[in-house]
Amino acid sequence: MKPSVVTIEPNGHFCSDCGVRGSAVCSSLDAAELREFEHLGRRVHFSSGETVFSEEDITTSFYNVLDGVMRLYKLLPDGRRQIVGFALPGDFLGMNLSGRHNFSADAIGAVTVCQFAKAPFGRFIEDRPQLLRRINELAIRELSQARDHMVLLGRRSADEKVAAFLLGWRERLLALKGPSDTVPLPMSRQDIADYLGLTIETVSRTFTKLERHGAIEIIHGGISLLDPARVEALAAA
Amino acid sequence: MKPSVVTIEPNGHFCSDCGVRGSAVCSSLDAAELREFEHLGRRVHFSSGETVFSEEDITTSFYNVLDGVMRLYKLLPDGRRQIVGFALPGDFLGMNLSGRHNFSADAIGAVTVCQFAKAPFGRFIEDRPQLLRRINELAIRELSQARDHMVLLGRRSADEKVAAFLLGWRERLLALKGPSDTVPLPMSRQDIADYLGLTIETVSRTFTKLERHGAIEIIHGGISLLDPARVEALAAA
DNA sequence: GGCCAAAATTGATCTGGGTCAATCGCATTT
DNA sequence: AAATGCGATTGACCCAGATCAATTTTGGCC
Repeated sequence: MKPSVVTIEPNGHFCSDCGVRGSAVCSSLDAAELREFEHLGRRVHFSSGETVFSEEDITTSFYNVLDGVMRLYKLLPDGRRQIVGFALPGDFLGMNLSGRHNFSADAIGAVTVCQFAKAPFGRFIEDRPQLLRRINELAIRELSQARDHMVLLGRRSADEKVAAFLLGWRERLLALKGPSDTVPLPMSRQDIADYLGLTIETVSRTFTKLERHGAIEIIHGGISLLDPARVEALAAA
Repeated sequence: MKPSVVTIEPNGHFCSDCGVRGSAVCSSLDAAELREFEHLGRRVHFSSGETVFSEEDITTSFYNVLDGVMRLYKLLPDGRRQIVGFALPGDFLGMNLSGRHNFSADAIGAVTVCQFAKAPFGRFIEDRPQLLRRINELAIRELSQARDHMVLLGRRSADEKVAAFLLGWRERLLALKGPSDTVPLPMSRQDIADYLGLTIETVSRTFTKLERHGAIEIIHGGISLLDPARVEALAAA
């Protein structure tokens, strides 16, 4: 998907009533700082499938996800793809040492981000260690998730991968949408396969198997967890 | 391997002539800060196979690797192991949000670390944003490595995994020991297998295959890269 | 040097998940 | 409502890498 026209809201928003105020990178700022911060970011909308940034791009901006879901992925030269994560509201993207994004990110469905130009954002952090500390926390949390995912990719069976994915995804949505056994899956089967190191066919077959066993029900745009305990047992935590 | 008696040097060292002074977390400190910092850490030695900390342990210390190699790993309840990384001199271990180490670490061969009690170290960081920034850099670098490793685990063949491992390991040693086509491999075949998401047999066979093709020579305690270009081609970067 | 245990290699066989190939089920478009 | 087209499902078959099973090599240690 090539980037197309995006909608930019010139400045009709306030950080103070932003949906991710409490959980995002900006949760470390007080009211006074927030008013200054407000001028650094601009809301940008992306529609389904649009690429927000690419692996080889030079980093000119950081992004704070406000709404929607993004897939973060790396490609091998021959086209094989590994999705390294899904970004949700509150996630902060763009930190790197090389000066280039080291993965690509595109929108799954409509996405709104808060975009910060790199230089001014860097200057703003400079004398605000609280913000740096918050960014560090987010990085450490991601690192922990990354290590968990390595275990999944390297050492789990297809059944375990799929079961762990469903539970993990539900867990992430819990913080955003509250508890529910109905788990929306906005990403495609191909996305799930590329996240789990499987093929689309294996994901599909595993879903069907879980449904036949009464553990889940496949519904439009997601699944329903009929027997969470059984799925947890399969995930073999 | 169970922890046994470790040797602690009461205080016969100086940060200023520490081997990792330039690359580790302490590279962000000036000479004055360094003298204060010196009192926070103590050198601790571990012998081959000893566990430095375990996954479920409550974090009471941070560690700066000074010498030697460590394996960092997570275990599944049934004993399957995934090595999430190897730590080398200059690496900083122990950061987490949960208050517990989320992986285990043990010594491969003799290891020396600089150990910091969590609370005093935290206090020392408090008013030194440079140090925090350095820690953040290290975390971001690790995150990038973690994502690369996810691609390897999820989307590469056994041959590609082994070839990429040999090149990646050589690359890491380059910064420490200078360039060389002789690559020491202090870790066991089992460690390599658990790092690459393979079995020990597959690692062994792949080494043998690479040797038969004249790409490498298996030597005592490591390999020699006879044909780096060919290995790079196999790694399919 | 000789003995023992652990690590590594090699071979034979098996299988989980990949590959290839239809088919199905929708949502759009005409 | 027929045509289109894409994502998802299902089936048949295959193969890379796992498993099982011997050796062989290496490294202490008396």
